[in-house]
Amino acid sequence: MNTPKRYTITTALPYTNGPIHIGHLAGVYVPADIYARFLRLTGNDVLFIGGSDEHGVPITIKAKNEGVSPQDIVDKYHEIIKKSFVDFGITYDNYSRTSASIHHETASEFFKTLNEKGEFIEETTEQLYDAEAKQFLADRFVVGTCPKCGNEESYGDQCENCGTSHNATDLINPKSALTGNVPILKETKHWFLPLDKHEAFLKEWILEGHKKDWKPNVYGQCKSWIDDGLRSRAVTRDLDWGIPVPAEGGEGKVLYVWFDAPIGYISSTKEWAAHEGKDWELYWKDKDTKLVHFIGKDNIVFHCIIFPAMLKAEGSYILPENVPANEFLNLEGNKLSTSKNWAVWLPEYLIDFPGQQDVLRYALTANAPETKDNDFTWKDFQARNNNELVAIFGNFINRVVVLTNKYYEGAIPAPVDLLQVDQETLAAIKAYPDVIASSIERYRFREAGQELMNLARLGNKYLADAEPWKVIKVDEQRTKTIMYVALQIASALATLSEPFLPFTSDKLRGILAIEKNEWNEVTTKDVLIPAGHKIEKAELLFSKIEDVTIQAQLDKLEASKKANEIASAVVEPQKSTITFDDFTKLDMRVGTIIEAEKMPKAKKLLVLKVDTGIDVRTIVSGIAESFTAEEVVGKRVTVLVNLAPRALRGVESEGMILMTETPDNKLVFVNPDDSSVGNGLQIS
RNA sequence: GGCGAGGUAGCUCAGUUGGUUAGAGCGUCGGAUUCAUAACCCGGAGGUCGCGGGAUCGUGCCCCGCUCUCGCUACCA
Repeated sequence: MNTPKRYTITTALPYTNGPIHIGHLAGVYVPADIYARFLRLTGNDVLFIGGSDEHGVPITIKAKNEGVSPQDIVDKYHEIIKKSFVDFGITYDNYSRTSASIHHETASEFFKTLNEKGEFIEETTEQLYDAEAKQFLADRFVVGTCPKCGNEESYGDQCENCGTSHNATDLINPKSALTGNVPILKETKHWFLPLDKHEAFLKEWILEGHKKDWKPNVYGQCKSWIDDGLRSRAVTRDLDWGIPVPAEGGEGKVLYVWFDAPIGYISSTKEWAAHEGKDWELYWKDKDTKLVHFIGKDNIVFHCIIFPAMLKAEGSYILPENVPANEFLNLEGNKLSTSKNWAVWLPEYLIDFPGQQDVLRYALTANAPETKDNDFTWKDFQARNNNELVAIFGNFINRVVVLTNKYYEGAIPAPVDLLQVDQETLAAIKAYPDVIASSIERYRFREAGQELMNLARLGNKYLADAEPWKVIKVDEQRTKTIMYVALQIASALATLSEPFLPFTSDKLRGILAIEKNEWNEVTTKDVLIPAGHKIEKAELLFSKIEDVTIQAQLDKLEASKKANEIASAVVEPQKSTITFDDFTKLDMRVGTIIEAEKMPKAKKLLVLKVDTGIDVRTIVSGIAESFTAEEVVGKRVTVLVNLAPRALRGVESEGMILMTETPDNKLVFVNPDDSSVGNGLQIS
């Protein structure tokens, strides 16, 4: 594309089952916002779109657990998330939600269009249905007799005993695992999007068309999927929370979340257009519009393969020009985890660091996971603030403003005679907009942020070399020129920092008492802040963050770590009572592992030869991630010997080794520690 | 196991189509300075570019093997 007439920028829709944390911000929202702000400053027509993803099974489960409706859950988190975006200066033109009626209509229409065009494959199959639970049963929710070996406890998709896979409907005497009822056969129709049909197009579009401009991680993922062969994906589900399937036979079915969610970008655009009196189609259907999706790496396949295939199938839409997916951010060496509360939540950050949104934005940009997973540490956060924002940026501004007030009572002095160094410095300022723009346009926000900081460095160096505080004593005229030049740098910073540090940019413009400039005016205008203009008193842009503050955050994390240990140390409640007869059915013996080897082509499985005292038998065990084959040989173990054999990857496993698992996921053998206990002795 | 991405200075990362002494920021050490939030400015030290082969006149960059980290995927009665 040459010069786009307008931009449509989307950000991954956050899932409304919790607040958002620094990982979301670093990976998606801050880079997208920098991009959007930059484009606006360069005079582009930009539409920056987001919204909450409110459908899907996890929300219904959470609702059930909390005894509220799914709508209650999504209402709660939608508001929290939306507020976080506002608080952190993410400048959406519209932030919508997938439970909005406009979205239901849009997604419905989209589905209908594809359906009418024959872009789906409909498949009606008879599936097992639990009349009491009023739902179709997924494979794992059906047990019955294996048609092949007669095992009575086979699952719907696979028999544990003989290892063959089959369909749930093949089972003899099927039972619902939910209610124990005999399920009935009921016809159910589902719609599939045949991705294989779009394979040729995807190959050409991505593998040939975007080899150069897409990030390696994104391109590689796509190539992997395409080379692997694309298959049909179901776009409907037998569920009741979501968008009803608008087609004959669609009763009791909804659109699968990944189908409806990306359409949310379009719905959000429509909502905005209606509100603003604009034409939404220009932003999605005009070939001069540049569409960019900001996402995390977990979303690559949806935004690069599936959604484009949907748009292409529909026929009237443009395709994304780029999908700059980021990798993941870790926190203090560990993965971010909502369930383990290992995160820095945005609402909490603002309580602990009020008014310091820019510090987090900056730290996350400087350490963004652009090419690989990165680690966020509070120490790094402190260093970014104290050594860069305070020491370089804030300090430069403070020096200039303080001196201007001191020497000239806040009035910008007129330059007298521009020496070579002054001219060079003014010329250097003019180069920055292009340099930073070039980084941003290539989605290298980390680099862009560093370039911005270099402009502040230029300012500090200029002052250090020119030494106005010395010159003032001997040459007042020269001092005026120096301060004039320094003030031009400060003004340039006010404009160029806006995408990265919007709150600071505002504050700085307040101090300098100047209006917003356009990005390119830093290059085109010779005077950014004119002589005679009066500025305000000095005010610190950033403040130092002390060690105690950082320690408090580390303590907070340590506390959630402890809380996790306690939570995982909570003993599971006792299971329902069994009879002595039940117990005596279990035949457990002391045994010794005498041989062990790794199961080929499996990551977790070891094939063990165990002396049970009765015999030497083969047991396949999923312990390969905790133990090597070598270290396990000779281990005393407890074996459940009369467990029905089961084939694992083609190897018959005759029994089970008793294990327990520590909170940090390490497996431990349950075994008698008295060496006089011989193999074959019974556990009773 | 399959696939993808990464492994470059103490830390976080750049290194364009292979071409002279591998770069930046932070940290560290030393110097200079005092307008400024003990900040700024200058200089130094610090790297067998994950490991082992190979192709090349020449490779951090190309090919093969191995290894570690992350993700997707299969397998943990």
